[in-house]
Amino acid sequence: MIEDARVLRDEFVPREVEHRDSEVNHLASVLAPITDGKPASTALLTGPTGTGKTCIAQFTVGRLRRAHLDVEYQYVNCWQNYSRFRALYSILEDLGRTIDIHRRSTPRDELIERLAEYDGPPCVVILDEADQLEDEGVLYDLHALSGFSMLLIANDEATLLADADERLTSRVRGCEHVRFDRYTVSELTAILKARAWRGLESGAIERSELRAIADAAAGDARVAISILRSAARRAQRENAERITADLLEAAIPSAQKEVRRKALDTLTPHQRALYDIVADREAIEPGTLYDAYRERVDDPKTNRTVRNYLRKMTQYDLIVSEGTSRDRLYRV
DNA sequence: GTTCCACTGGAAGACTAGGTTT
DNA sequence: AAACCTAGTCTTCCAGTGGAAC
Repeated sequence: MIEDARVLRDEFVPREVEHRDSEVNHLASVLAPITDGKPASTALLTGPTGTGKTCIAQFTVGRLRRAHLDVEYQYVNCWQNYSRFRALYSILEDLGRTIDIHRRSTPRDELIERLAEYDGPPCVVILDEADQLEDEGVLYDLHALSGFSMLLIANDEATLLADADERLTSRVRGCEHVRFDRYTVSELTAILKARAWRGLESGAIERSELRAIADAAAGDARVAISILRSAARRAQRENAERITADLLEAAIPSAQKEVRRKALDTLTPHQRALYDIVADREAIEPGTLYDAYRERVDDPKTNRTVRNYLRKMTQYDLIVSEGTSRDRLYRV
């Protein structure tokens, strides 16, 4: 059934992309100065999840690197590296400049100094989920360094600039902006077809089934691929020769569960306890939630910390909060 | 309309873990 | 071994919000 599992992974970057020619060309033109050794201007890529932002960024940089030897590139996921220190450290780490730098006891200034000393080929830094940065200072830091060009990826411009100051706002407004829209069903079908063709045995899935997946994914390529992956895995397990409509029916909810389970795994025991309490009811008000939390765990954290947890969990889309002050409610 | 108060989230500082220097 | 760093987490303190009760 599965011939090349890599193709079905989330992080896979295909050799050819479907239906994103104008975005690729736009981005490539922004990066073009790099090939002459000049710094490229910052590019901002925005759009909903699963519209190919990360994929297109990596694809375009990858293509540039195939054509030109002297281009470096770094990928930083700001979701995991949300502090200024961690983001900078992550870049240095991949450049191999951290040999004598340690995660603790080295001040941030030294990281910047070290980056300033970088004298290799021009480097494109992809800051994925840039709106998750707690301190946008990284953007200044990198901007000030001549050897580095930035590709910022965010869901929308507004959240990225939510608490940015004047200087940053005008700077981001001035940079090249590439917008991504949701895929249509036929575009998604084409993407899935390309993946299935390379990843699965031929004849493993029919066009009508691919279309059904595309339909269920609602324009989100990540969801679509994860459904295909989940279906292929099931088919493999059951020794089926083809992915049938029945298999798909089971794969769609299980792909959604997988996403949720992965997010839950990253929670600390305290956060998990909070989630379980919220999940137990229809909706819960903050006061009762905190009381229940104190009942449930040993050594409970303070109310303020719990509020930080809840905020983080809403960002993860694990829970939603409704209302602003007296009328606040939490639910899953 | 005014007052009350449960709730939010920013700011500053204490505390902790893990590292270096003396 | 002790003194001293730093980043990250958690707590303390507090001003601001906006429904609810009066």
